[in-house]
Amino acid sequence: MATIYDVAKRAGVSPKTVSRVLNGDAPVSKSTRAAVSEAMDALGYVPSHAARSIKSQRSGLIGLITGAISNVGEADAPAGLPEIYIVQGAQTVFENSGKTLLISDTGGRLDRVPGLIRTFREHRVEGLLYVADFHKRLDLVLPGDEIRKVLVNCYDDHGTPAVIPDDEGGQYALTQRVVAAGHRRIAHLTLAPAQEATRLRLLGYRRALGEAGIPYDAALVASTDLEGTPGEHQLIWDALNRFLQQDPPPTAICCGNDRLAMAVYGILRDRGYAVPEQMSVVGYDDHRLISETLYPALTTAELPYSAMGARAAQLLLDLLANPEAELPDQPILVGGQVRHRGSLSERPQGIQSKIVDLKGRTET
Amino acid sequence: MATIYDVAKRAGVSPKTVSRVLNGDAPVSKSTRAAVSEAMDALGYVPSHAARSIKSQRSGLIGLITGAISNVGEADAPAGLPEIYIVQGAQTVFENSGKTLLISDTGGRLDRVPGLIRTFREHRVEGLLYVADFHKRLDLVLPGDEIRKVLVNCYDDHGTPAVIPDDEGGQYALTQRVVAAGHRRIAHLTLAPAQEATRLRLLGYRRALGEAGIPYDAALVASTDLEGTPGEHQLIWDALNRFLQQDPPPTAICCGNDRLAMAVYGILRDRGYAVPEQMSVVGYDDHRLISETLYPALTTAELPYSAMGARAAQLLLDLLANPEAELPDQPILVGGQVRHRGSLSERPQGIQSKIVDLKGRTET
DNA sequence: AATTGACATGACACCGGTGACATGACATTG
DNA sequence: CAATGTCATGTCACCGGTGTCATGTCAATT
Repeated sequence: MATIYDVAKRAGVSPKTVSRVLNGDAPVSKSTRAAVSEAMDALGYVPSHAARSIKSQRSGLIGLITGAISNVGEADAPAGLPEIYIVQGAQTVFENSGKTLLISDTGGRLDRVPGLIRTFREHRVEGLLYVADFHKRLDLVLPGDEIRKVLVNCYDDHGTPAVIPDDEGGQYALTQRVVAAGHRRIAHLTLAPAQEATRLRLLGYRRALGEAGIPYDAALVASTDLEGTPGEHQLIWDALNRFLQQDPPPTAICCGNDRLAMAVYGILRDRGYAVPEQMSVVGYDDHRLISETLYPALTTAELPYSAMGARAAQLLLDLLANPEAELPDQPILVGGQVRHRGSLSERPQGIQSKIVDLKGRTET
Repeated sequence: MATIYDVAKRAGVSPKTVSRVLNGDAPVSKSTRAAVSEAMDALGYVPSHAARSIKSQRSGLIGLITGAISNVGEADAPAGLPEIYIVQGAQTVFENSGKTLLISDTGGRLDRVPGLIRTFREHRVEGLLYVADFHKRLDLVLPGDEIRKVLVNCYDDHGTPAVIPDDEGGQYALTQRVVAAGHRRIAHLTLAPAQEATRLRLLGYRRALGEAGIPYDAALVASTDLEGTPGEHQLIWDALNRFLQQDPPPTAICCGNDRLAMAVYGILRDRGYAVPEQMSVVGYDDHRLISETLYPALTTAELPYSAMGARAAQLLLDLLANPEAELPDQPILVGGQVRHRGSLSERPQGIQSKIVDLKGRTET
C-alpha cells in the first residue's frame, strides 16, 4: 500500500506538503496541488487511519455492544422486535456525524462483554453504546469514566445515561384507542410477568381503563412466558379459552407483541372466530414484517427502537462534544405512535356462540 | 491513556521488555514479568491497536458491506429473510479466528459503496465481504486485487469468488416433499419474476413435478411482485382466486417466501378455507419468527443465510491464509433443509365448495 | 533599494508500539 | 580457567502520518 512518502517522491515534494494537500490546512500552490493529486491517483493512495490516529490521539470510533446479530432467529430469544432496529437508528446518526461505528456482538453471553470492551479500548473508541435485547434493568461491568457510555433499552443503578421505551405510555395510548373504537371488554395477553415491559404496560392498560370508567377484570389478563418454545401455541390456546369463557367475553385482545398476535390470529380462526368482526386483535411493537403482512393488517403500538437508537447516539455525541455537560439523572423515555390498521373493529358486536357459521359473511 | 512507556517507567524496565511481556515472544524473568503486570494493571494499560498495526502492517480487520442494518423494516425492501442472518454467520467465523469485523451499511444506496470502501482502505482491511439483500447478479465497482473479496448472496461476471443459495435445489426438495404428502395439484405463488430466485425455484418446482409425472399447469403459477406495498393483499387475493377457480383446484400452495405464506393464511381463512385441512400452504426461507409462530406452524424450505455467511467468511480466511490458492471459478452453492411442519396436510382432501361450514371440525 | 510580510515549502521530532541487533551476567564445557 | 552458549534485557531505528518551526521567494510598501 502506497504511503505519503511514495506520493511525495513521485510528485517531487516533501511528505509534509502531501499532508497539506490531504488536509487543506495550509496554502499549497495550484501546480503543486495538481502534481500531488495526480501522484495520489496514480498510486491509489489512501491515508492510513492508524497512523493518523496515533498522532492525533483521536480514533473517530464509537463502540456498540449488542446481541442483535447473534440473537437473530435464536429460538430462546424473546423474539420481540429485533434489536437491530436500535442499531440502525444509531448507525444513521453516527454516519452523518463522521464517526465510524464498531459493532461487537455478545453472542448472547454477558461474560463476553469484558473482552469486547478490551477490544474497544485497544481501538481507542471515544464512546460506547450498550444495546439490550429487551427493556431491562442490568448491572453491568462497564469501563470507567475515560469512555463515555450510553445504555439503550436498559438502565442501571449507577446513573449511567440511558434511553428506554415509554412502555406505560405506549400501552396507555393503544388501550385508549381500543376504547375509542367502542370496546369495553378488553383482554390483555401479556409477555412474561417478570419483564419491565409487562409491568409498565399493565399500568398503562389500567390507566386507560380507569379513565374510561371501565372496571379492571383480572380474569381478562393472562401471560404467556414461554415465547418461542414448542409449547407456546398450547399456552396461548388455553389463555384464549379462559378469556372466551368469561361472561361477557372480551371483544378485543391486546397482545404482548406482534408475534403473539400472529399466533392469536391463527388460533382464533381455527376455532371459528373471524378477525376483526368477532374479535379485534391488537399487538405491540409495530414489527412491520408482521403488522403490515398479516391479513387483516394489525393495529399495534410502535416500539420506537430506531428512534431510541438515534436518540442514544445523539446523546453520546453531545456528551463527547461537551464533556462538561451534566448527565441526565433519569433514563430518557422515547414514545411511539399507535398504528391503526384493520384488525381493530370499530363496531364491536360481541360473540353469539363459540362455533360460528361463516356463511353469509361479506368478503370486504 | 497510559502508554507502554508509562508502564515501563513504573515497572523500572525498558519499553521493549513491556512489549515482550505483552506478546510473550521472548523470555522474561518471573520477577520482571510480575512487576510489569502489576504496572499494567495499576495504570489500566491497554495496548494501542493503531500503533501495533502501523508497525506490523496488518490490521486484523475484515470489512463487510451490507444493507442489512438499514434495510431492516424498510417498506420497499423485498422483505424476505433479513440479510442480517448472513452477517451473523460471518461474524461467528471471524470472531473465532481473531479478526475484527468492520460492518458498513449502504443505507440501501449503491452509490455509497465507493465511500465505504475508501473508509475500509483507510483502516487497511485485509479482506472484504459484500452481502446482497437477495440473490442477484450485480456489476459492482469493487477495489482491485490488493484486497481479497468474496460476494455473498450475489455474483458478478468478473469471476469474483461468490457464495449463493441453491434455490433450484431447495424448491425441488420442497416440492418433492409436497408430492410425497400426496398432493398432485400444487400451485406456486412466486416472488417477482425478474428475480434470480424466482427463475431458479420455478426450475426446481418443474423438475420435481416432472419426476413425479405431474403435468406442469401454467394456470397454477402466478407471481406477486409488489411485496410490502399496500396493494399487496389485493394482488394475493386475486391470484388465489384464479387458483381456486381451476378444475380441479390445487390442494397445496407453494409461496415465494414465508411472509407471503403469512398473508395467504389470513386470506384463505377469511374466505373460509381451513389450513391445512382444505388447503396446504408451504413457504420458503424458514424465517423462524414466522414459520414457527404461525398457527399451524409452516412447512418451508430453509434459505441458509447463516450457513452462507459462515461459508463466505471461511472462504475469505482461506484466501487470506493462502494467497496462492486459486479462486473457485463458479459461485459456491449452499443448500438448505426442508422443514416439515403442520401446514402441509398428508391427506389432501380437495375442496368441496368455496364457502365451507366449519361446524363439526375437531379442535386438534 | 531596503524592509516587511504573505505565501509556499521543507526539516525534524514525535505519536506508541515492535523488529533487529547489541550487551551483560551467568552457567556449561573441554 | 578460558571459551562458548543461553538467558534477560536494553538501544535504536522505523512504521505513516502531522505539529512546530525554519527557510526561501517574491511582491508590496516606504
